[in-house]
Amino acid sequence: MPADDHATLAADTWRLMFDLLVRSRPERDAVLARLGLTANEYKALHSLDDQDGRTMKELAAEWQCDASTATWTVDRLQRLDLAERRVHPADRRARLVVLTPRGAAMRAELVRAMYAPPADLLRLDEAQLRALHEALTPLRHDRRVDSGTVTA
Amino acid sequence: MPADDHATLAADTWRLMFDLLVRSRPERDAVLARLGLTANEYKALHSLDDQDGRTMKELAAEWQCDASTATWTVDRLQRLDLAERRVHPADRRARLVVLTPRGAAMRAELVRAMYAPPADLLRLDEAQLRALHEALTPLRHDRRVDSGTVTA
DNA sequence: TATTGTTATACTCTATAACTATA
DNA sequence: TATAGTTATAGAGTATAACAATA
Repeated sequence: MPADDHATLAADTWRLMFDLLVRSRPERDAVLARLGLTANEYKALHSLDDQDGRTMKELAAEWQCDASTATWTVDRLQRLDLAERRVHPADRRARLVVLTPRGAAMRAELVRAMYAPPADLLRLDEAQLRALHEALTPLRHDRRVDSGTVTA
Repeated sequence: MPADDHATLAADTWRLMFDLLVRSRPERDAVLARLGLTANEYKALHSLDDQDGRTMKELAAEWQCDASTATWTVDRLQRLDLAERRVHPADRRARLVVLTPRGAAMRAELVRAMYAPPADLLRLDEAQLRALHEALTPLRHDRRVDSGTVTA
């Protein structure tokens, strides 16, 4: 295939990656359906932990939603017994939202399943996979640019 | 980095691709914001053309929504002067939804911009890009598996 | 009678504004 | 007075069910 200049080559390269992602989306949708969660509940669980907790203000910023929407979302997680509110030890106005044991287990399973490689990728043989892994390495990004965004 | 077996290597490879996609999502969000469209309007425009048109039934199936929701969506595209309904020549119950000239132009610009390679990818040099392109080639998929899904 | 599409209606998710309780 | 969070309320987007037109 002719891909003469840098821009054209980048466009076709991206198209291959993007198509794989789009094609594999039904696999991720199936994970959410199996666990009975919405994409937003996934995003919400993703930014919680069972240790320190996050304030409502932090969560609203991370989810890029209004404070009242964060209240609504946490209410729902709480009703599902996935998260709970605790009083902030240093500021009695604030809340610390933490995962329940059930929420922590759900989050672990979600992250595992949502990050699972799609069927198309698993079909590559060892050599193909190694070549791809190596070619992708320059794109590795250690720092978390926007931890709130967990969907594509 | 140790990536000993096939599954681990696939997992890390996928993580690199997926992270790039997640990281570049703000670029796609910015395209929609600039054009004043929602993600759903993008999806809707994506499955239309200015030639043959699609029936409401086909659109509801492709968008995986209720028929009444498809009605609502097409109403909005119509109010935005992006699409219009025509009577189906062979079945007077049915409608054919086609893009207006404005809609066709908008769709072309949208697809161009939404498929544009992200900044991180463009930063690769010629050799890196060629290696990545080659490594992705086994994943090329010509047929459209699920034309309704256009987001990752 | 069956099918295509719309309308009436309700439910979910989102935001804005007013409010409560702390700081 | 300012800030963290909730509540009251309204709008956007979704679905279900009843309906109209046509096959």
